[in-house]
Amino acid sequence: MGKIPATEPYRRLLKRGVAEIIIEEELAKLLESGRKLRLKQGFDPSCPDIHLGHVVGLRKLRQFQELGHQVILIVGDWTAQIGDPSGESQTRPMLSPEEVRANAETYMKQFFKVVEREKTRVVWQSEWFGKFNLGDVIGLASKFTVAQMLQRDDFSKRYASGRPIAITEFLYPLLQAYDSVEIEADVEFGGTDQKFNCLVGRELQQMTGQPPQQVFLVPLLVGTDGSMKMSKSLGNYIAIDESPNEIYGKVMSIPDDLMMDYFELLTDVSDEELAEFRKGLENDSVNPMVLKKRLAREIVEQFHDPKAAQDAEKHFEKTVQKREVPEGIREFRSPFSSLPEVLGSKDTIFYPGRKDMFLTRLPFTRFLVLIGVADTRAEARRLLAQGAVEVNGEKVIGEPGVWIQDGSIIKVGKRRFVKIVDADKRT
RNA sequence: GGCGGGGUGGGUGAGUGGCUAAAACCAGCAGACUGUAAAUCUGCCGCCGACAGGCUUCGUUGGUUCGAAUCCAACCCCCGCCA
Repeated sequence: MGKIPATEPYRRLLKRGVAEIIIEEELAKLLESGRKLRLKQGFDPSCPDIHLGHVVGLRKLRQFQELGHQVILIVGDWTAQIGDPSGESQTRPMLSPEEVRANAETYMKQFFKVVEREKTRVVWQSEWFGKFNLGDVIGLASKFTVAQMLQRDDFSKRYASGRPIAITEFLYPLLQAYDSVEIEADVEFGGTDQKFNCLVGRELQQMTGQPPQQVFLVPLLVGTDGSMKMSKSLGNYIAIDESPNEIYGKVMSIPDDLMMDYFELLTDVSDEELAEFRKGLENDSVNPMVLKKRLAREIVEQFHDPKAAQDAEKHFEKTVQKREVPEGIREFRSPFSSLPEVLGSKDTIFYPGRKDMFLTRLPFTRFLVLIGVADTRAEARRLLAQGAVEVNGEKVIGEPGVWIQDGSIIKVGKRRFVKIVDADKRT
């Protein structure tokens, strides 16, 4: 690996989609030194799903790898037990070793969709913390003061407003910092909310005579709601192991304002092109939807493939834009002969002379619940009242019900479809 | 150990005896519109019931009352402050 000139890949690496680098000049020097750098990335095995918010940082790791550097992925099987102090969330229950192992595997499967496996070493915290005894813990804790801990924004705010801070939460940054010492990290990656923890790593490394790691912070991605950071607990996330249709659809549902951020942080679309996009949006010469579709395709491609992206787009156009019945909809399969029993015999009437066609009267709401399109009858009633239910393209207003036959398609709202199949007929 | 604050519908959070199935906001769902599942507007948003209406809910359990999320008692849980 040779010198890295101050040219395109280098500029891109350090400028695009970066929130802060501590200390940028030193990182630049490290890159120029030609040494293979050890890139630290931690992962909390209590929550194995990777979403686009994580991907922002993982893409950076990938870019470093492409320049020849090595990623060291730390499975945080000890810190996981403390719980993430940045959230208000309750302390998590301890996971069994099997659960941790399973989560780690799930995580890595997703992780290596973005990061190169061959240039990654996976290590477990328990490799070193497993040998820790109380003395070691006290020794580690004694290196820092409460005042230092309170520098952390999250801690100081909580302290000031009288909200609780668990002592173990102070341990979290310390353990994370020790990880850096243990693996002799050159660069630690994280979102901006990781700044404090990463800085503690620098301090601890210096105390132990190591050169302090550089800290590479990426912006927090705003979630699909358009206001909060993307996170699983807020439910505004797009996970990378979701289906192409889901990813595509969710991307299309982000507010327009978010589009350019996503382009910048999650795709390789060139800066020049992005500039054009911005201009087009500003003077209204381009339809935002066209750009958003491009974005959705770019993102789906990364986790699936170009074909899947195209299919997802077609699916979107068909179901959302043209409001047609999509392919491969869910089926509700049941022998029609058993329906009177389930729905009430008085109100289930078969068409004269036919066994595969019936009319449901009053219990149509019950029918909607039965086929899984509503959770309760009250909800079904509401949907009906709001004109959200169609059978074979005809709106159902309520009573007196509609004829349903083998193959009928029930549509609820814009995107819930169920095909009714008579199991008596198709054996 | 002492003092104080608090536990309300998916979330935040009002509500201190009837007008409260319970404000408001968020999320969610639906409709309209559209350039998309964006934005905006409108409606819905405990359960059962065709309707009328009924039932269950405000940490738990008892009690006071014609009537309680609201008052009393005990208990459980959470938090802060002072020791």
